[in-house]
Amino acid sequence: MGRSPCCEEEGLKKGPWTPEEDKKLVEYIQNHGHGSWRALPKSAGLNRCGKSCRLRWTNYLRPDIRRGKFSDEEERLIINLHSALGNKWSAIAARLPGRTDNEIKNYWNTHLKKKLLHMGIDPLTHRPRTDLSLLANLQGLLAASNLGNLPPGAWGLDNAFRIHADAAQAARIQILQSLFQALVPNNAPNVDLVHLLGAAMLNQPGRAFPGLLLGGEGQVNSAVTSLIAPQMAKEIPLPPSSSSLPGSSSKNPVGVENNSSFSPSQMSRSGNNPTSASTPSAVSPSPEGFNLDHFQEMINSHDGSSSCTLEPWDALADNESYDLCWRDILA
DNA sequence: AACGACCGCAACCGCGAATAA
DNA sequence: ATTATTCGCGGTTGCGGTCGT
Repeated sequence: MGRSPCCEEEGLKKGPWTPEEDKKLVEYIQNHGHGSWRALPKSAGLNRCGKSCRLRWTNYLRPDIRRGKFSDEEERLIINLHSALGNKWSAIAARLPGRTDNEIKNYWNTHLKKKLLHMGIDPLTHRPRTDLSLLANLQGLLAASNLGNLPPGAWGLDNAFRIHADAAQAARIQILQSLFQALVPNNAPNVDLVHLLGAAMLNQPGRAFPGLLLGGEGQVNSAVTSLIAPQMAKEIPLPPSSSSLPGSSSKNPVGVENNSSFSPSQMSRSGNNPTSASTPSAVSPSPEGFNLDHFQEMINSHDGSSSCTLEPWDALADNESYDLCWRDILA
């Protein structure tokens, strides 16, 4: 289709706007409205193309534009909207009064993208980064988590990012879960390895957590999260126990009951599907916690032939109830 | 103080969609 | 139905400011 002629072809001015030009444009639009952008420059006495005028007005001169630093709430909203809409900047801007798509786009590219990357989240997909370097760090992550010695300030994030940091933790759990699922032959569709892993590591009963969607109930065993993010668990008041939350008991995944535990030694691939560990009471607690060597062994022995079944990450990344639930917790 | 690297932001470019003729 | 025109969006660029050496 036809394209508007390039400003250069018509010898029109390009580049930064002067205060005089701004004044002309503002006065004209205040008096006449913008009407046809193409016709505007001539009527307003501007040696610019209509496109340039429109951009200047919508991104800078419009009276309802809100300038200044993005608030935590705005950041949180942008991240959530981006996870749902992708790079639909105009659609995102429509949900942030006074902010322009250009401003949001710039802010995303210069700030938010980097922050998410730093937290191990792929800003494109809002899923955990699964590149080799991240996986290579898993052992270190787990070791640090077991000792509760995450680097100082690692959790000193503002609330908006804390929510996503929680998601990042959940993401790491998801990686673990995926790895285990990949390692287990004849993978049963509803095996909840997160719960098993959590029980194994903490010997802690399953507890509701607004994060990973398990069994369609939006529940996750926070024991895992508590372990992987001990600092976070200390800082944030615990949600109600799973038994008090709807759907938590009847839908509790296989192998996890109150006071249950699951020894890492059971997590081998020698035909030992964790589903079969349905009598956890018979298993003695694992005082030494999660066995890193064993876990490493399992990763090393994975030949890549089996497939992973991922929990619905999208639902987590842009899940309103997840967000609201955390807002309640943080309030 | 000088220089280069990096960062943030405003503005531009090119494309597709919407609308008008 | 087709073609021309305009608009709006998303990606990219380039410039000025800041920071580090």
